[in-house]
Amino acid sequence: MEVNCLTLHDLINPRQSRLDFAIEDGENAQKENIFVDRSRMAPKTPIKNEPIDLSKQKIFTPERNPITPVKLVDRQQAEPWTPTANLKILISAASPDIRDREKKKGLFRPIENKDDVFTDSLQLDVLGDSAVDEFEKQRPSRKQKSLGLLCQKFLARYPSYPLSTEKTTISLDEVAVSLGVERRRIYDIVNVLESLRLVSRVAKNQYGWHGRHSLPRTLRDLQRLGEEQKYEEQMAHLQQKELDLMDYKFGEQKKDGCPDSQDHQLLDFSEPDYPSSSANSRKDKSLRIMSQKFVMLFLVSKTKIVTLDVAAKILIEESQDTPDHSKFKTKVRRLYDIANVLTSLALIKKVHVTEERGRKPAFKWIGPVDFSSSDEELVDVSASVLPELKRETYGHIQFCAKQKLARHGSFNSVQASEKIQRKVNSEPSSPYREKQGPGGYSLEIGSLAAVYRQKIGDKSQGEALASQRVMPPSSCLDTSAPFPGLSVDSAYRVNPLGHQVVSVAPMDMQAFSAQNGVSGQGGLPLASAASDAESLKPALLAGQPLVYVPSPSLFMLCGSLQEGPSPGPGAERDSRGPEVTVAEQSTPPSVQKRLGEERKPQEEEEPATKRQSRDCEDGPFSLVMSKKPSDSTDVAAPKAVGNRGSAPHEDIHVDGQLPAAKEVSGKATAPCLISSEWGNTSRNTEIEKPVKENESAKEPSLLQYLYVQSPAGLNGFNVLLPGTQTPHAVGPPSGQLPPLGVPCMVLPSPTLGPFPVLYSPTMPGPVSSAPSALPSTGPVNFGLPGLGSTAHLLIGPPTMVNPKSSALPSADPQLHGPCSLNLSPVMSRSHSVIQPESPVYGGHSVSVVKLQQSPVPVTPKSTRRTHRETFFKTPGSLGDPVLRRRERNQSRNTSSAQRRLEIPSSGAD
DNA sequence: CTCTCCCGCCACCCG
DNA sequence: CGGGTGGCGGGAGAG
Repeated sequence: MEVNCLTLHDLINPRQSRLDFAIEDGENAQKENIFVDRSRMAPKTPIKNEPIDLSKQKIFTPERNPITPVKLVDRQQAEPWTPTANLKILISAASPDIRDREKKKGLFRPIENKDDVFTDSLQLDVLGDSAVDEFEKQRPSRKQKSLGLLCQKFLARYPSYPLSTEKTTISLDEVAVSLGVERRRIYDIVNVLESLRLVSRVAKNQYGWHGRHSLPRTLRDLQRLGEEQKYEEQMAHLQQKELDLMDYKFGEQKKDGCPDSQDHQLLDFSEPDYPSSSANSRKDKSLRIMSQKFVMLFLVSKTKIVTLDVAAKILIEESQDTPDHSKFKTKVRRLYDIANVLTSLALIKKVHVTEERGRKPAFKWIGPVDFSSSDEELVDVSASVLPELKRETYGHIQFCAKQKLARHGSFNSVQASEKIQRKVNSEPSSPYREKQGPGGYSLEIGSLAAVYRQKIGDKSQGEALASQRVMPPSSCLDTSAPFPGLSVDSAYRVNPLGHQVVSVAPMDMQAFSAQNGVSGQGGLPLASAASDAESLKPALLAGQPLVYVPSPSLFMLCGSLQEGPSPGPGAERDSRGPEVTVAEQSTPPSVQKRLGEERKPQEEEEPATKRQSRDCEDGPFSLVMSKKPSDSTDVAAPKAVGNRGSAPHEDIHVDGQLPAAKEVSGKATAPCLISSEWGNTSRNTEIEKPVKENESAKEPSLLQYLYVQSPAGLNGFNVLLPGTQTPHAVGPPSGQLPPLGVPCMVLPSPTLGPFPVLYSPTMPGPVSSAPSALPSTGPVNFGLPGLGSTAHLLIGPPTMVNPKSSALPSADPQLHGPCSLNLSPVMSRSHSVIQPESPVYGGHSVSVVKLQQSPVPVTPKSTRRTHRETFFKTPGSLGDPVLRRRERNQSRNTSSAQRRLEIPSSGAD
């Protein structure tokens, strides 16, 4: 039957040779999630291109019809409109608001997009083939169906930090339906989440959502296990071997300590709340185990970069499988699956390590590194911690301040933002995933724990903040001084939003400027445009570089930055650059050496200073934070900082220092952070342009957010800084954003994970005005209290993608709109703002926001989970895929349509 | 070509 | 036995 159907389809739609039920496919829905514009997105549905599973098609039930509509276009007869379709239409009609938003924002709304798309598709159908064709053109790519995207959608449904009181139960069937995917895919996601204890199985088909509260603890545990297993050593060995030999030899590598059986070592997934079904039944959950092991590798890695081949080899060894190539391939596939989920969680980002053999796919840990504080929730920013931060290698800034930010950043928001950006960035064609250059993550600046800022030349602030200052590259400081005023604590944990601003010593600033200039920018004016007046202002002060210590989310950003350094000068940075950096970090000594060699030439060319900046990836700053993720105890102690675990992912720049990095085998590594591309060229022109383009209108004073775009070369790292608290600013997607031209650097500390630094070298004049107000005294909170105060950083896709700047620019524009939207309102709390996609975020952000302002920690509540869910559930998505098995069960899902209706309301608000 | 990784067959396992 | 799980790897999209 199916076959026949296919045939028919094909006939009907030549282009879709495969069948397109795609529309129906949940996957499409995923695609939808992607930022692609609706217009673009629309295609998804109809187009479908993918081979859809016949099975799915079979499955089609009325519920899925949503999809059908698309087909309708093609071959309506095949699937008559279903009530669902009609419903969708009605809904859409009913909720113009939503549409508008979407249109405006476009970006948000993953699932909804589907609907929209769907609707559109329907309309299109009506319209005619031409429309369809367009869709096809736009049709979502495979990437849109990616597990990572799906995972984001999944995560969007639940609050990152649910209230303890709230228990969220996840119905796999329901989720599968709502996300429009087969349940099998949900298993993949859930298994990974379970490995991190974000969820636990409650019963058949039922999982309990725990959120990220315990993530720090889990990570800490994993880190400990990893250490026990001596993964670090194993990795080092493997890396070297690889260098030597391509093929894998397993066996030898294992080291002493690590016996293969790591399975045992794995954490227990079960959770208190939900009695886990104890799942360990079966095979074990290899995916779960693999996931934990994979995470362990990052946690024990100094560089925080793990290449897939190394990870696969280690896993194979442990499993004692015969190291055949097929095994290896399979492991790698699984690792990708895991990596996609982890990426969605903002724990890792993709990077490439350049080795002799060539580039190797790898992932860099961008999640929290410091688990010293054992638990999740509280973030303690003890002053003591701060000292830890140290600069390392190249001159990078040292952070004196440290805090344990929360390990919990507002990931959701991050995720959401990521989605958004992706959407924005991603064009149908462009890969939105991590790879995509343009795509980026958006982070909430709010998460930043502290901001350091300094005016160039102006010491006053520096003095004030003396304790906390950023050191110039060469110098290292340890500031033990806690942020003045900062009481991060619990609030942070809950919401990373609380930001503190620290002024940077003038000297430092100068250094920066120098660097920047050196870096190639020709000199960036370091001025940062920030609106001082507002909470944010501080950060934005013009002329002052700002350093933020962000929360985990920031980390993510940072990570991304690192990754994708854009070419300084031009947009183009060769791909190599970034890679190199990574390589340095991650790669074994030998490799690093090579890298170093490679760079040498560059170095020669560039002045030392320049180099540094470059090294940093062009980032004006490089931060070095060393932190070790050692045991909790260690954590407490500030000192150890740099050593152990911390690896400067960003070492990249450091040419000379690379050697240190080598240490891979050894524990100590010199971490360097690099900023990415921003540094040089990017900053001005590139970055600004995009912004300007979109938001030429930006109002300096008014600007609430500083929007920094990554240079073309970058992966599209964009930073939004909320200059002002005004919520509205956030809200308006497009124009409002005051994407200042201000370039912001976000520096994550590899080791510290928690302390990414955000730096904005220069600010546009206008912008600056507003911001100026920062109280020099101390840390300032960026975020506004509830609103959009939170700044968002948009980071390009994790992967390095591109050298080509071109993409970025284009992306930017889109981003702006969406970003703005997402940023403020969504995140903040204003739920209303949030779109379907954002809903989740909204929840988080909300909490976060609160935190910022009020000392009281805000708990992220899932204020709206329910709603969210509804949001996400799109009827359309339902359709497809799922079904097979589920058909039976699934009747429940149908309700989604109604839910959708709700969505608008919520969103609208 | 390589890198990704979607997709879904089909084996486990549990009730 | 049926159904939930999820290992596994073919094969194709993307670069």
